[in-house]
Amino acid sequence: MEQIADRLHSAAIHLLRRVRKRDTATGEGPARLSALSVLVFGGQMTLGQLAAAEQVKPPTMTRIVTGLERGGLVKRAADSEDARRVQIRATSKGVRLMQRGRKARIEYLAQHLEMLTEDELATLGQAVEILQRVLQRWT
Amino acid sequence: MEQIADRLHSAAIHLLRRVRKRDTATGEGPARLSALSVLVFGGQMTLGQLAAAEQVKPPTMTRIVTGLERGGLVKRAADSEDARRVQIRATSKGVRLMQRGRKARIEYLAQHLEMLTEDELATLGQAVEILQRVLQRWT
DNA sequence: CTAGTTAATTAGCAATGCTAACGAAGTATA
DNA sequence: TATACTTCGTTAGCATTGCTAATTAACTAG
Repeated sequence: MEQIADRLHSAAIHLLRRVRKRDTATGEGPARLSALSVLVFGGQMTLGQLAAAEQVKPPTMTRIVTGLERGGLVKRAADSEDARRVQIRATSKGVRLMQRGRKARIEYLAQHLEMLTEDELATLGQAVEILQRVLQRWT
Repeated sequence: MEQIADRLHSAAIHLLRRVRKRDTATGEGPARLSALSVLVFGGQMTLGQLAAAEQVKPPTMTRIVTGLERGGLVKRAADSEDARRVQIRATSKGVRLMQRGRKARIEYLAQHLEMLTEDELATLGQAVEILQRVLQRWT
């Protein structure tokens, strides 16, 4: 169990380090791409909600959103019910960039999974589903 | 294949985000802990080798090593064969901190893997090994 | 109406990634 | 041997991304 936990951690670190390089080809950093992804799939939300979804503090999200807005990828809009809140939504340009980046990332990853046999790929697929369940229940 | 790649990426991101908080309890950042881990398990090596192992450019590794050295966790030493090289090795303090942090992280992770059945855990273990092979051959 | 709470921002620190430019050391070649 | 090239690590300087503390604006309770 401990060995699996340790290796899992190490593998996750190194996998992401490699993928990150492909991601930066979009011209945006990982935090911005991840936040943008949440907005595209989750729809419009307040800055605070976005910060919570990304497990990040509000000041950090303020800066991420500012960067995305400067690139024309998201828009800030006033909340009609509570003037303290700021609604954030992805622009169509943001949606397009996100989908493009996602496609490139997936292709890159998939390309390196091609060395695997059918059985190995199936095992990996099952493991990912198991992991998703673990993460879902994780507080 | 693409779906597995996509989910694998997402799972890796969310797994690390959760573990990161436990890790920072050691007082060192993730890049330093990861480099230290390589040194503890791989033994003494040059700065360039360490940078390559961590998939990072030499200037970045210079700064990581400087930070670790300031904390007394690693030592720089001259290379007897090539004076351009700098050998880096973990100090006993570094080894201790790394093992302590590792223990905490693994326990934290393992605690969340306890919800799995024996079969699921075995699948996860196989998948991690498969992933390690993929990463090893990844250019 | 005043006091407290909440949402977002600003300011400022630290860690991590990069490229460009440099010096020191090793290697190869005329 | 002397000159030119290459390699290794560092320095300098930039951008991103995490944090806490303090501020401003707006809402809420008493």
